Amino acid sequence: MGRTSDARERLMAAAVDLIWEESYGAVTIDDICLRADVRKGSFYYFFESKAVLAVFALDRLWGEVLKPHYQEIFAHPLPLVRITGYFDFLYSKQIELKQKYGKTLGCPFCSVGSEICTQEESIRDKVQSIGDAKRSYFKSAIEDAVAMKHIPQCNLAEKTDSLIAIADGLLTQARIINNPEILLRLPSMAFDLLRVSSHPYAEVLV
Amino acid sequence: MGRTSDARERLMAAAVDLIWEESYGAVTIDDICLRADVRKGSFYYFFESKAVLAVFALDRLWGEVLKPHYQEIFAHPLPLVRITGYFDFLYSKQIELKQKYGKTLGCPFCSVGSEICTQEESIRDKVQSIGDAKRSYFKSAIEDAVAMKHIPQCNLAEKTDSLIAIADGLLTQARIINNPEILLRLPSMAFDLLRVSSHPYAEVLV
DNA sequence: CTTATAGTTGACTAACTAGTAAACAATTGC
DNA sequence: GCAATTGTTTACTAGTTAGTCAACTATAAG
Repeated sequence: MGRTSDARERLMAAAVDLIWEESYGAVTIDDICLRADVRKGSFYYFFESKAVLAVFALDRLWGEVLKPHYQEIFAHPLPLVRITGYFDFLYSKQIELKQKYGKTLGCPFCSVGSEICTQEESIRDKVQSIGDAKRSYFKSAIEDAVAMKHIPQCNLAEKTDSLIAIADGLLTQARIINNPEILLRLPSMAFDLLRVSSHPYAEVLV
Repeated sequence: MGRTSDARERLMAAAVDLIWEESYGAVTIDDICLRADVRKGSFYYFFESKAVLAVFALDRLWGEVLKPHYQEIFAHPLPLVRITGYFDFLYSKQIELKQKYGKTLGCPFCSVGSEICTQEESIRDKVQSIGDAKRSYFKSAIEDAVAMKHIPQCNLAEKTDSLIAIADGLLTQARIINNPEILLRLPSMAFDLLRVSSHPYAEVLV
């Protein structure tokens, strides 16, 4: 009961859009309100600050938008295909973003996380917990790959962090040089790190 | 002739300090002036904007502070020791920063680059050119390692980007989780990527 | 000592930004 | 229809921020 509205969702979507394209610090509450077509009074009706909105918006971006893709990609029976499939997804997503915004935007969690982790603990916590969720997909893929003998025995935690690191590292580079093409190197980098034998697709996959 | 001053240098040092610790967007010109103990009129005597100061400050940080370390580290005759020596340097630098600021600050070029590459072209250009300079050290190390048969033949550009990506990726993660310890994984990640035989130090190094 | 030059200062403006409050409008259950 | 509730709007304040300017000060060369 009471008046209904999707202003809350519009504010979260606008915040993600603007912050991903520019940065957390460059986007003001007025900017977000303008993009969402919501007056500032309504903003403060839903959120007590930009930081609080950002936490909800990042949570929504992960849970509603990105996690479903992860679920699908990491459901593949062949663990190495989960990983290459994820890299394909990253690449095509960045291509799509570049067409839409004219810019390679990289990973919003990395960009925002790196930008404000020393200032807004709540955002840092949210980014870290999303990072942990991502990590678990990789971890079980590597675990399965070892179990199926697609890759040699290894330090699970270390390899998981490595895969996350190359993905985040290349996404950051891609954003800075405004070029998604370097993401195409991810599969061979990952296979080196996992010590996949030279022609994995021919032997193990398909 | 005329009045002398180190206010220009103090402004650049203050800008690097503050922006590295917080972020580009979180730091105002007033903040920088306060830290440098310089009045705003003098700020504008030397720099026409925060973005212009940032370009000079980043250039100074690279040329005066960090490049000399690279020169020394990458002068080692054994190319793989250059790479591990660089990773040692990164780790000890982050430990030092954590002791000084209570925070793992990561790579300033990555953080600032990722934050404002879509907004301030001049800063993006500077960060990219510093990245290119860094890359050249790695490139010749890999080249030499191949020539000396310490590692197998490989795609030079790809491996160079890979090493940069793992370093940047882990530095970003270290900043977000406020923990420099994950940087200790860099050498073994790099050796996987370069396909160094299992006990490189025993065989090739020392 | 003089003077041109290089640098400094503090007070100022205009614009922006976060945040508030009180009146108003829509929706649903009764 | 009429409450009760939920959401919206406008106009407002107070504080911050970038940027300017004219008067002032220190320095070194001649």
